[in-house]
Amino acid sequence: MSVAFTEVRHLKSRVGEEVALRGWVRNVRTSKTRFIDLRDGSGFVQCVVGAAEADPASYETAGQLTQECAIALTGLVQTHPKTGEPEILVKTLQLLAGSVDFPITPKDHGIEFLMENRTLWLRSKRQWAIIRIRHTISKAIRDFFDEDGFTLLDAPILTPSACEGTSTLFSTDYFHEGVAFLSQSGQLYQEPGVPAFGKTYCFGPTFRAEKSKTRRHLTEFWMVEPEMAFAGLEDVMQLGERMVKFILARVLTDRVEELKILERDVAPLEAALNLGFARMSYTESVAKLKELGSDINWGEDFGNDDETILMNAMDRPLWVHRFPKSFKAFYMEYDRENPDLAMGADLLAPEGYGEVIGGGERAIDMQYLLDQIKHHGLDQKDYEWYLDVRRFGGVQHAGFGMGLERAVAWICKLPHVRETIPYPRMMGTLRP
RNA sequence: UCCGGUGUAGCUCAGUUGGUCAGAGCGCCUGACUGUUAAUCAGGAUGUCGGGAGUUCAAAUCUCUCCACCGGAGCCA
Repeated sequence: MSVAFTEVRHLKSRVGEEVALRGWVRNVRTSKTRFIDLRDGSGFVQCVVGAAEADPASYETAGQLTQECAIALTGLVQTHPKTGEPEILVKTLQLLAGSVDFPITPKDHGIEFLMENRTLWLRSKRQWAIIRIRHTISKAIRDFFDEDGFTLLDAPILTPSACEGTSTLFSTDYFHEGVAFLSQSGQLYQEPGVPAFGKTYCFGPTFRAEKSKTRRHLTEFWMVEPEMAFAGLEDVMQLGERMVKFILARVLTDRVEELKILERDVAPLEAALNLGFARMSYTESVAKLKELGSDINWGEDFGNDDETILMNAMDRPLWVHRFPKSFKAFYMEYDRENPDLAMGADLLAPEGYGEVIGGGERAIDMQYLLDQIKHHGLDQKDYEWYLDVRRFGGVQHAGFGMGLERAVAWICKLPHVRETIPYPRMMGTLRP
C-alpha cells in the first residue's frame, strides 16, 4: 500500500486535514505530552504526541526517539496555540531508522568540531537556511543572465597556463603536456566568446592555491563571470548593479523563512535593493579612507581592513573604479584620460563586507597588450588564442566576476565564507 | 609564509606562588512532570589533561620540541 506523504513546506495549506509525514527528528521534549521537532528537508514542524490522541504503541515509540532518527507519522494538521504555525497532532508514529549518539547536540559547539562533522552539520537549521539561500542566489544568477540574453559559455577547469599570472595555482599531472593547472578564472575564455555570442557568462568553481587564512578566502570557490561586446566600464557597473538587485529581490521574496532563521536584518538588503549603488573613484576612496583613519597611500591596493573601514560607513554597495594600473591584471584597459589608471571597477558590499565583484574593460590595443604581457613576465606563446580576440574584429568589451560565496556571506550576514558552501576547501581543510 | 592565541569527559569550558585539581554544565542512561520549543527537576556512568622529552620528592600547571586548530596579516573573488 502506498501512502501519499506530504512535504512540510505544504502544511500551511493543509490545516484541518490529516496528513502523513516522514523525516528526521531534530529534538524530542518529553513530558506527559511528547513534542517532536521534525525536519524533512523542505521545512520544520513540531509534532505533538498526546497520550489521549495517539495510539498507545505510537505514544510509547515517541518516548524512545533519539536525535536524528528517521520516522514516519500520521496526524491532524492544526495551528500551534502559541506561535500560530502549523503543527501535527500525531495519531500514529513509526520508527524508520535509528540514530545513536548523534554528535551535534542542541548545545553550542566549536567551529573545529562542526567543520569536522560538516556532513552532519548540514542538517542543522542554520546551515539549511544558508545553503537554501545559496541555492536561490545561484538560481537567480542563471535566471538573470538567461533573461538578459547571455549565453552560457562554460570555461575549462583544467588549463594549460597561469591565466592571469598572479595567483598561485593548483597543478596536476596531464599526460604529455606534463602539467595542468586548475582554473583561477574563466574570464580569458569568455572574451573569445564575445565575437561568437555577443554576451556570455560562465559560472563554476575556480581555484586559488593562495596560502590565505581569512574570513573571505576559500581555495575552491564559485564565480560567475559575464562578458559583453561593445561595452565599457559604465556598462559593467550597470550590469553588476542590475544583477545584484535581481538577486536581492529574489532572496527577499523567496527566502523569507531562511532569512528569519538566520536572524538577518533585511533592512540593509532592502536599502541595497532600492537605492542606487554609490560610486567613488579609487582616488576619491583613498582620500575617504585617510579621513576614516587608514594609513593607505595612493598607489597601494586596499588592505582587508581598508575595505571593512570603508564599507562600515556605507549604507549601500559601492563601486570603486579607475584603480592604478600597477596592481591590476595585465588585460585591463587603461584610462584614456589618465594612462596610469585601469578601467576597472570593484563592487564592495556594505556592512563591513568587502569586494564581491571585480571587473572592467578589457584592453583591445594589440601593442599595449603585448607590452603588458611582457611587463607581467608572461609568455606571449600562451596567449596567442587570447590575442586573436583583438586580431579578428577586436571591439570594446567588458565584464566582471562575482564570487558567489562572498555574496552569500553578505546576504546572510555571516562572519566567514566557510559556511556559505556545502563542503568548504581552505588551506588546511580538505575533508570531508 | 609571518604574528598572536588555544588544546582538560562525546560537546562547551573552569582549573598556576607546582602538593585531595580529575571538575562543572550539556549530551547520554534511569525516574518525575497536563503544551514543551536549547523544556525543567532528581539520581547515575564517563578522562592517554594534544604527542614526545626535560626540571622536580611531586607537573593539567614550569621549560623545550612537534602536531592540530582558531584569529589576524599579505594576496585575492
